[in-house]
Amino acid sequence: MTKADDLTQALRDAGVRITRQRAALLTVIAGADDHPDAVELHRRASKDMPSLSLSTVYRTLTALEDQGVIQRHQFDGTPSRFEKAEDDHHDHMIDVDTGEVIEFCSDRIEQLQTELAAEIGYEIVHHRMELYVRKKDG
Amino acid sequence: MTKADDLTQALRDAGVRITRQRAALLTVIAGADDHPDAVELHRRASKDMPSLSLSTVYRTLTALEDQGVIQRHQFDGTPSRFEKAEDDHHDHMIDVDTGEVIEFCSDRIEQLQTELAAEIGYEIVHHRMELYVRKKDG
DNA sequence: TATGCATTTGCAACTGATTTGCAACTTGTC
DNA sequence: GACAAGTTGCAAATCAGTTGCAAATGCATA
Repeated sequence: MTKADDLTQALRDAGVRITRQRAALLTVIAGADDHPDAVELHRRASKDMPSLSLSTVYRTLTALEDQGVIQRHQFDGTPSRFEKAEDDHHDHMIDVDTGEVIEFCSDRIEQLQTELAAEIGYEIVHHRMELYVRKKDG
Repeated sequence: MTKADDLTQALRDAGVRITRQRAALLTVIAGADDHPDAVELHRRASKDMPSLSLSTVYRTLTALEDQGVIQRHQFDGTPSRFEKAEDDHHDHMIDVDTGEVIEFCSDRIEQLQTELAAEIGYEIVHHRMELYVRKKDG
């Protein structure tokens, strides 16, 4: 029983039917190591499923996000981009010149965030930290 | 010579004409201590300038943002919201229950961010940190 | 393996936020 | 005050994403 099978079963248990279009999307997302948007995912999945419609992609992405299987990121003024939800949390740097996305994580920052919120009586539901960066020198 | 006059002159010097509609918007933005969106700004400014069109509001907001006079924030899945660019940088907590926006700042976090970027050869152009929070207890 | 029905799909039309083309109108300058 | 260039209002377009609906399909059950 593969990891993909586990995931499929988990989704089924959650009442999500595994249709051919969803399976195709899951495969594409599992195989992506970048942060594609809905149109790009549609383009990639269409190779296996030419009849796949963009609205199904949007609906599926929302469903998978609701299930916690993928994460949605809304970077500055661009369409939402997606990645599979890994067990490890991380934030993003976006190279403003190339659009490249670099993942990073800082426990120290997370801790400070939690403290700052706690000081004024709040707890963090989720957060978002994006560093828009540029290569030094050249 | 008031602060508003200074600003007006600075904009004129930058080649931005101060039209009645822009002056009206500047007044509204200067007087706002919340984070209104374009439609709300239009609503407020319309009281002084009933003929003001929403497209002019959008165009003006973009121009003012380009001049660094205001800042645009794109919180999760809601229309862009604006505030005057103060000299002090700050980030935002968004109460997920009420939509209320709380400003905060942490020099320690900023420093860590800069270090993290520097470690991999980048410098930060700008950043964005949003904590989506909920009041503790009740 | 066949059956039933709730779920999901594709399509096309719609939405909400924002942008744009264009002719008419201002602004700041001379 | 006149003129060129920048701005406006309007309506139409765009862009990302959503939705209504009839037809198709997954999957629990027989």
